[in-house]
Amino acid sequence: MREKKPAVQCAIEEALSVIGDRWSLLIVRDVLRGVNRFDSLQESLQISRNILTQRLNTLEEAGILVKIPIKPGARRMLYNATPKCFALVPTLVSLIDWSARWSEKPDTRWARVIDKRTGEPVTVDLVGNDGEPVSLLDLDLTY
Amino acid sequence: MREKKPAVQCAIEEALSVIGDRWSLLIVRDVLRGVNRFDSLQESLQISRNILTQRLNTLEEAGILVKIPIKPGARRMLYNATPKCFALVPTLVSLIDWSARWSEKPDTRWARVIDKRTGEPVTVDLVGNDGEPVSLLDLDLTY
DNA sequence: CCAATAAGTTCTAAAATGCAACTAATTTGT
DNA sequence: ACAAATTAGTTGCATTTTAGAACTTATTGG
Repeated sequence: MREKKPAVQCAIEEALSVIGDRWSLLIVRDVLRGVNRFDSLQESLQISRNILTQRLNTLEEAGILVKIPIKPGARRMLYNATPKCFALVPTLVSLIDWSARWSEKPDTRWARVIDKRTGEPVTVDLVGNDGEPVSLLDLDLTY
Repeated sequence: MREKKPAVQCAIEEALSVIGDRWSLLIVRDVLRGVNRFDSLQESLQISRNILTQRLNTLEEAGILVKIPIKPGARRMLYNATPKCFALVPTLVSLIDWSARWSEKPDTRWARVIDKRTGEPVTVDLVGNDGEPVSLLDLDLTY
């Protein structure tokens, strides 16, 4: 009997199957900035309550959020970020970079993620496995 | 008369309003790897043709793709990536990183974007304005 | 000049999303 | 302690998006 070879799959599809909808990344953003109650999320995002329920459940099942009672045994809940959630920060920053650079909206200041040590905005860089920056021209996107 | 102060807006929302659906980033991925005809995109993505039409138009209006005839005057079209499209590569790479690190699917090899100079996968790093890596702990996500 | 191809369009059906009102437990204020 | 307000949802229905398949129109290769 032959072992089944692990198929090469698209990690982008995989990611989008979890967070590729209109709300999930915004929920992640809000939870990371400390908006972690059902009602505050609903108000902040202006999302339908039933959809919010769905998305929170999906994100919890995916291990991106954990739901815990405000105090042991209570019914009031907190939605907290897991390490897997924090791991989405580079994605969020890359989107912020992209909008700040390419969006055509005059008279708008885009909110940035800030490096507390310097007070300056953080960005995102492509790097090789030596940690050195890599140019777009050096990429093989064949995929 | 007072000048209207530029409002601080969320760049993540802005980005997601363009590419925050289940298909757009996959279309971007495919175009970047050279899949740039209507039918090949449809076949590659298994997307409904009418939806593909919509998405391609949206992406073109957003300046992410340009549609040009295969030769001058022809009706056969090519969808090509603009610089604004290439600027999404860090986002794609960040999603690939995230899946490769956090997705729980045994026996799958995730396709990576490769650094042609080394043959090794490219990743993405958070960097301060000095170009130095920044830790998640040093970020102000208040936003 | 015929058969195949490419790039859509046009229906209709199904799924996802939005909206408002409702529930049931739990805090809060007095 | 107890009434009023809050919280975290649920439920049912309307609207919007997406999917699927067949159809159209022009091009193109042999």
